[in-house]
This record gives sequence, structure tokens and C-alpha cells, in this order.
Amino acid sequence: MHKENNLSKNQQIIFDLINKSSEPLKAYTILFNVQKKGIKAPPQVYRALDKLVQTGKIHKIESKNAFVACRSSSCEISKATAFSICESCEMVDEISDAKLTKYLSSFSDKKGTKYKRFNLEFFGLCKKCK
Amino acid sequence: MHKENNLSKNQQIIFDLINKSSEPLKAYTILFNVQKKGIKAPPQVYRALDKLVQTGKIHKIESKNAFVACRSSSCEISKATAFSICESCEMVDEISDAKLTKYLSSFSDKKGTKYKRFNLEFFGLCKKCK
DNA sequence: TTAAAATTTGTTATAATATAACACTATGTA
DNA sequence: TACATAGTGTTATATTATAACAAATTTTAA
Repeated sequence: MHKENNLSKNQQIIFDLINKSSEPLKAYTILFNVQKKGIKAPPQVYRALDKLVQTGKIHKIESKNAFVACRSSSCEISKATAFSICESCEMVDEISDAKLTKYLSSFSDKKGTKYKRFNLEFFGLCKKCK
Repeated sequence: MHKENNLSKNQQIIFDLINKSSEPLKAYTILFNVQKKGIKAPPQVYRALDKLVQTGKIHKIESKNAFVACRSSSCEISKATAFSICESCEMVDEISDAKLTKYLSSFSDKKGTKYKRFNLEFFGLCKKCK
């Protein structure tokens, strides 16, 4: 039987926590919340996070050092991420906009270089906070 | 006499260092390099960095926790930044592309929300590394 | 010019984020 | 089975960033 794309125990615990959260979670918040499940030390959390990011199950919000579950159905998108971030309430939403992805994926700079991966973070006020 | 847009002593020292660097500098690298000039502690560095970022003289590369001088002539652009990052040699270039800026500045999401600020980081291989 | 306000500085301590290194276990593959 | 790969548990430590307070400097405006 070939390798399933299943998560290991720690990966699953941490993914579940992030996935049911309505807001980005930080590594040490995650650590605190999974200690009752036996995950006791930072490296355990960071290793699971690294793997989940690599496989596109979660994304890192770089400007916040926090992690959100991918909400995008086709998660090739781990290489092409965009988020909106509210500067007031800190809410983060994943943007999945085919046009935007296409535009940025085919963007080439002045030297003609194209890039296989990007991360875009928009900042403003969400609907509630406006 | 009204306030000039001049930099304070520490801000100038730290800006000069970043400005003459060909690569993004990290806060503690900066600290190490300015100790001979009398800047001895992290808060002095971080305060200057914060101010320089606010005024658009430098930008923070979020995925690297590092800082580069703004190379864009019209530095209103501090609200609309884009960078290319080489995954091999770590080189970072600021992208100033009017079309790209315009496209992203006028982007509105599914709810019709527009965002006043964004940061975009492209990852790939630079010309040298290809 | 001079007093109040705002900004910048200097300093110590500590918080928050992240990884190195090592020994061991579990799982997948040939 | 036996080898390789991925995951786990653990301790210690490295890296990035801020809190809090006192003093000095610069700006503003009465």
C-alpha cells in the first residue's frame, strides 16, 4: 500500500486546533492548547507546523507570526497565497481570487524573471470595523 | 521653524547602515554593527527601525525578519510594497512596477472591500542562481 | 524666550518566537 | 526481514522583540 496523504498524530492534533479556530493561532498559543494532548515542547509544535505549511494544509501569516487553515479548495494554492488583514480587529481572511492568482502567477519583473511562489498580505479595515 | 523630515542621530546611523548594505539586515546584525557608534541595546535599534518603517525610508521583509532601504523614488510606496526574494542566494530586490501597484491598490475582494496597504513577496530564483 | 508637549535617548530586564542536537519509535518500501 | 524515511520526545539554547522607567533633546506655540 502506498503512502496516504494522511497526517501524523501530532500533525492532526495541531491541524484540528487551527482548523476549528476562527482566527490565526500563534505557535505558543497552540502549544498551550495541546499540552493536555501530550504535546509538551516547542519543537513538536514547530515541526508539525512546518509540515502542515509544506503540504498546504495551513498557511503562515508572516506579518503576524500566526497560522491559519487553508480555506481554498484547490490547495496547490499553498504556493500562491493572499490574505486580507483587518488593522483594527486583526481578523484574517484568505483571499481566493482566480484572476488575482493568475495575474500574480504570470507576473514577470523588469528583468523578465517569473516567480513560482508568492505571498500577498492586504491591510485595511474589515466590514465590521469600518 | 517647522519640523523637517530629518532623521535623528540613531535613525541616521541605522538608516546609513541599511542603505549601504546590498542585502537585508536583521535587527541584531544591525545592533552588532552600530555598537561602535554608541548604540548598545535592542530597544534603540527597534525604535529607530520602527520609525524608519513608518516613514517609508526602509521596509521590513516579513518572511525574513530583515530590513532593506527603500529604493523606490516615490516613497508613498511604503504602503504598497513588493519584493522578489531568491530562494537560493536570499537576495532581495524591491519591485517598483506601476501597473502592479495600480492593480493591487485597486483590488477589491468578494465583499467589495478595498485595502489601503499591502505587502507582496515573490519567491523564486534570481538570474544568477538560475 | 520660555514653558509645556512631543520625541528621542539610554538602560535593565524579560517576553515571545524559533531552532539545534540527540536518542528513540513508528511506518513505509524493497 | 532489513533498510530507509518520517515522526516523536526531550533538554537546552538561539533569535527576535518589547515593557518599563528615567533622563535629555527638540519642537511648538503662548
